[in-house]
Amino acid sequence: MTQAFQPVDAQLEYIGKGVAEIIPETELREKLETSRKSGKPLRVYLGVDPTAPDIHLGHTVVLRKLKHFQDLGHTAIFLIGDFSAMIGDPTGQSETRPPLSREEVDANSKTYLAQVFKILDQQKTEVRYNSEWLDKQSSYDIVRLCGRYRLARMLEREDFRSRLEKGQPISVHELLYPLLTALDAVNLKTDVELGATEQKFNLLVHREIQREYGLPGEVALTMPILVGLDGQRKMSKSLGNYVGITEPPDAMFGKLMSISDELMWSYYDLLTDVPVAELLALRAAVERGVRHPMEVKMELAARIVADFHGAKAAAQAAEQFQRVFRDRAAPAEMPEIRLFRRNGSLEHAEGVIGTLTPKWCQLLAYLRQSESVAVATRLIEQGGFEVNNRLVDDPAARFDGSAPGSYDLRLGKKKYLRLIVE
RNA sequence: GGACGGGUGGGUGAGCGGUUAAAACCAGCAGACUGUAAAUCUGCCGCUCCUUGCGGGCUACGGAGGUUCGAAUCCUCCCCCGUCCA
Repeated sequence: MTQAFQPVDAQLEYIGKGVAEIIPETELREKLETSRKSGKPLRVYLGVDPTAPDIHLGHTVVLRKLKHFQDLGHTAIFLIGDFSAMIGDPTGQSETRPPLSREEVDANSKTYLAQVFKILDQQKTEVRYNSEWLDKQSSYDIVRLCGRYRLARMLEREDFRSRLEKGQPISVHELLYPLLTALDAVNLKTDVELGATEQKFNLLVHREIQREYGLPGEVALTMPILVGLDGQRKMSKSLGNYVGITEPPDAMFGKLMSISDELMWSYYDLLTDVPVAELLALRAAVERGVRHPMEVKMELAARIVADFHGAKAAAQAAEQFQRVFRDRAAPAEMPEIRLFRRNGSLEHAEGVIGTLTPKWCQLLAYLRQSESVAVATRLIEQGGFEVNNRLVDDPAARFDGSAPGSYDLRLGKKKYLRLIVE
């Protein structure tokens, strides 16, 4: 049953890719050595609060690191902070945020797990919920827990200090967050905990509290924050600079192609398993002009798409991208919308249009292919609208739906669709 | 509880009685250019209707009233947010 672990140096190299900090590094080496000798895998965990219903590539950076440990034969524990999500992690928050309800948390947990297993091997992952033990803590337990940490230490953290200085409120329950989540580490008896760099404070508290409870104290491993598509700020849904992992292959591919050449290296580092040495060689080849940056970026995009949609979908997305953006041709397949003629009017799934010959701008809005008539009019006026490869730039132009037919439409540079009148 | 300051379009934020559908910036969209949905440049950017005209109508500056020929701009009340003092 004991499995053979790779030599420690090899493991460290694999684990070290893309990492921001390992605290303390020597301890990780020792743990790996002990584990290799005894044949006992390390217990490595990642705690995630299910605060939003879906995850994007930014979240996968740490997940991928957890997978690396899993690849090496260690035990990956995916901890869902269903209890702690109801408190709210003060990390990076400039203000107290509203706690989530039990229902929201449960719903989010479900969608999270489905998405997480696109990266982790479900068979080998230990999934836990921190309500398992946190629900059971008595007031007495909590008071004792609080006795093990000092206020001054707590206030050292940047979030709290700056809020305090600016006179912004800090709710007392926020102080409890790192302490309660420390109980996760205590209960799971973990050897390593992963987190983004902004989690460093929490991870260190966990390590200390573990020791207070007579455990060895875990190693904290942090991963850099993934920069968003804009190349400026951290990837986040609210900034709109993200790639969701449930997005369709084409959208994913296109979004990834829009990153700058420079940013692409960081994505290679954090979002793929390409070994460090290979990456350095690739980068050198691009710099010497041996490899074309666009080509290399397309490989990156294909790799990432393949992680979530499979190799075949990735290849198709790449082909589609070439076709539509490089060769400026219509895509091989486009979404179809069917219209039916009835009682001297056109109808479609969304409702009745009212005439057989609507203006294009209105038709597009009615079919919800455009936000509003005004937006569609603008698109047409600006030369972004083609019907069967012919430019239509008269905003008053009408669509003739009086006879059956098929029309290929281009809306701007990204959107294509086929209109079929039956 | 008291004293101030503030709530404007997707965001930040000007305007403080009329040519203000509301500056500027960001985001977004289109076109040009490009190896790319990068960068850059140009234009657009409330909704809607038609006979597409520097056309018509509607909605909009926290909410409700009021003053005025005319209000995002002045007044009253209400709601919300922030700061300071307790």
